[in-house]
Amino acid sequence: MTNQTYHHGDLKNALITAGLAVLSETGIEGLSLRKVAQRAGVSHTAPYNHFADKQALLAAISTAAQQQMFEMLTIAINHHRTSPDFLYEIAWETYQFAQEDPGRYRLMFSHTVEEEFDYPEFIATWQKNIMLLEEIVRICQECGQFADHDVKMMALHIWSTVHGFILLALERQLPPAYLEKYTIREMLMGVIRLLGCNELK
Amino acid sequence: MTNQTYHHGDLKNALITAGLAVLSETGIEGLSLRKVAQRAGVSHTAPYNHFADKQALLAAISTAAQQQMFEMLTIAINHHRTSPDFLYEIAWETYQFAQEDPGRYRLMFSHTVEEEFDYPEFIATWQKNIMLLEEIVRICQECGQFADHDVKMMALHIWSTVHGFILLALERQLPPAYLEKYTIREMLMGVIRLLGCNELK
DNA sequence: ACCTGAACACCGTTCAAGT
DNA sequence: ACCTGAACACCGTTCAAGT
Repeated sequence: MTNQTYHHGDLKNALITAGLAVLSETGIEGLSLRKVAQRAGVSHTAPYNHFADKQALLAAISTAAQQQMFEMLTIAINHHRTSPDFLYEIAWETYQFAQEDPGRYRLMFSHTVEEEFDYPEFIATWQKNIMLLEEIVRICQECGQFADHDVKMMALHIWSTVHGFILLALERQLPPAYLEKYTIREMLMGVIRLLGCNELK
Repeated sequence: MTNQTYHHGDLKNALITAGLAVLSETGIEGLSLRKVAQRAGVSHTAPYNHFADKQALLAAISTAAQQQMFEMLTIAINHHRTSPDFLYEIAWETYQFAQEDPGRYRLMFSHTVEEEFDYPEFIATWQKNIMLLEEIVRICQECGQFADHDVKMMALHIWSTVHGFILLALERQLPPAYLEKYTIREMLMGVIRLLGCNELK
């Protein structure tokens, strides 16, 4: 009885799913609590039974997005593990992940979730992705790349570069003169190639 | 007469100044048209005489922010031109610029200004900063750094890395384990040092 | 030409009320 | 325990009206 009258009994997850859909369609600015509630078929105050406020809902949506990124990266790492262009392939897959849903990528990294340490699942998923990032560095090192560098510092460097480039592309900060000269793919490839370029060339 | 009754006769610039103040105090989320108008001492509909909509006001505020960055970079370049740590010093000054007013930095690069090409002054100021970025690369090359690389590609690489790192720091994406091991300054220094590391070491 | 105030559709949040 | 609807303070935008 409870499960039928109370909207499939799992409104919390239904709201997260609805949130991801709204985020994808309208972007981060259009992601309102009321729209998410409507999409899930409940009144605009119903979410307050499962989330303390909009921040908490955003944290849950962001956690789901982080989980999707974790799955994408896990598959990409296994798929390209033995490739000579391993790092480039990972970066390209990450760019595509961001490109196919810019709002999702922005939410994950935009500090839209303030007080993130109040949300343990968010932190847990986030740390899983940091682990993956460090594993990426170690795989590079096993192939002789960046061999003599600190893993954390190298992870920070790679992550800064790839994340920075993706955001510049996403936020349309790449000048027309650059876009005429190179494709996005060439730019990302060039930027990656310049990473620790003594080892690569 | 007109100048006295009509609020110092330059409401447009007064709104931009007020906007920068509100942005600095409340961040990008708290930057509302009505708050800016109130801060400038006019009704909440007065801005519509000078800006088509909120987007146009944001574009003007963002242009002013870009101009501030241009001035900061111009001074920094002249000041550190002959330093052996030229690139690092520029990056550090840019980090400080972002840190002292995170909302301002976010607005400039957050694509909050959609349809940016509708705002010629915005584009003009933006391109001045791109020119400065390429000049930074050329100064490095004159000292023998990155000598055999394409200027645009090198500019893209440096900009991606510095911008990416600044955003990770600003949006609190740096894991606690990293913050315990290194200071922000050490991280930025390490990340810069890894740029084209064959030339630097 | 420039500014105001009422009005409208949206938003997040609270609270009393319902099952 | 979970959901609704009215209410409130905010928001961007439009428009008739004032100078």
